[in-house]
Amino acid sequence: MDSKYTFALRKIALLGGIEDYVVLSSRELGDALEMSQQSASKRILELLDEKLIIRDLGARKQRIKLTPKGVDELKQEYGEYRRVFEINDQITLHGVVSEGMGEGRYYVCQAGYMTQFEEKLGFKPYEGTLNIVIDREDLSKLDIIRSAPGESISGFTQDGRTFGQAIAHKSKIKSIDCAIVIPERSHYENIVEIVCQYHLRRTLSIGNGDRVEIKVKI
Amino acid sequence: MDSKYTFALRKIALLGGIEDYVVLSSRELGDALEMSQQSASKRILELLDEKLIIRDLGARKQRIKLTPKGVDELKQEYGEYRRVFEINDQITLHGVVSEGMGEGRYYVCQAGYMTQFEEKLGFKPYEGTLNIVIDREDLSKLDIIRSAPGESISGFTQDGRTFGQAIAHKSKIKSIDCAIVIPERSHYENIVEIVCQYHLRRTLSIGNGDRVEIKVKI
DNA sequence: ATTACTAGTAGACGAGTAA
DNA sequence: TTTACTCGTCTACTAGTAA
Repeated sequence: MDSKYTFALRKIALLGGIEDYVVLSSRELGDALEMSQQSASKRILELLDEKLIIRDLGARKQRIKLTPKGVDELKQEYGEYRRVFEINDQITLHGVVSEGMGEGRYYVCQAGYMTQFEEKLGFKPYEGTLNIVIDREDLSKLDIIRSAPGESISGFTQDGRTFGQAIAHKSKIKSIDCAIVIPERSHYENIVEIVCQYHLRRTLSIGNGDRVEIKVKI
Repeated sequence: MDSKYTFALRKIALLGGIEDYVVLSSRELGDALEMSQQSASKRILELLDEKLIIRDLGARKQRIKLTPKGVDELKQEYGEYRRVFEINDQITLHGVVSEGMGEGRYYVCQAGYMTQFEEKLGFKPYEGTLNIVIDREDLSKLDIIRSAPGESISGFTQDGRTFGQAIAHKSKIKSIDCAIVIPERSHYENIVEIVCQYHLRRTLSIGNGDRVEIKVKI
């Protein structure tokens, strides 16, 4: 993403363009970005072209609002800043153990994923996942984790079915090595799936509704 | 500040360039910024020219570190992101009342400041300030406040002495309207000066060592 | 007032290359 | 290998101006 795009997006966001449309003429944007009205107008057209903003072009003044894609772009940059200024290389997530729907188990058990987990995480996962519903106030931490590199797990196709790319982040739960797995294209899921060498419910004697703490390495 | 500079600065910061020198060739930076080695080399020279980074140019590989000015630049951007994603238009500072050194009183009492306070804050300040030592864990909130616009108080010269520019941020302390005043060029001061219509020590019955909470409007 | 086109120009970029 | 110069190209900008 070009830095000049995010620079303009940020100015629009500061004026409230995330929540709702903001009245913003090309001259005003030009002043904020220290460029001419003409260039600001062009920049707006580019942002529209990239689908980072949407516009309501009235007769007198245009109103601009960020698209979800535009907000995501800024969130990613925000995550980078948080990693620069806040992170001590570990983020602690809090949540509650929940019943999985068997989906996690199905995915993790695919040989195409298993071999990659073993190679990149250093352990062979137990054939199943632990589902944690992350506390509301820790959801923004997920954004930071998402913006961290982690261990990339490639997607593949098997029996005509596509298994998408995912990122595994090495973690610890009560001192036990594990990893949280986040599908590449997931959007604002408040559940994380944990893979671990052991059967965590048995090993830690935890069950649905129990509170747990996951320390994620950044 | 040009967005292309901060973009490069952020990449260097992510590699650890705030804490210490990082080994970073122009080719590596070019890859990170999606530009050629030549352009990245030029960008580094520009950053040096702007005194945003310093460099240790060894025979084999250069080592780069952000200057305090470079770090400030990023902090300001970080503050903008926090304002976009975190702020509900009020920041609460916690701290302890401390004995001022009479400086605050001297400054505030200058007619050049007084008239501006009255005009921009909507009250005529009591002739003195309340000094609060801000808690360690709230210092990063000061950075956000510094990055907020606030009410600009112009500097002036009187009797051959220069009184610098400052920013006043409207606040409340125990429901009483007041403002914190931050000198424009102050650097990481953990003390804020509060101006108020009333004598706060008397009105609130507070004295040195008492804990207080200041709600700063953003 | 607006937005945004065209045209001319300054500056950013990468290829080639020296040290 | 490095860094960073010169130089040609092309993009990105602003001024002028139309709608």
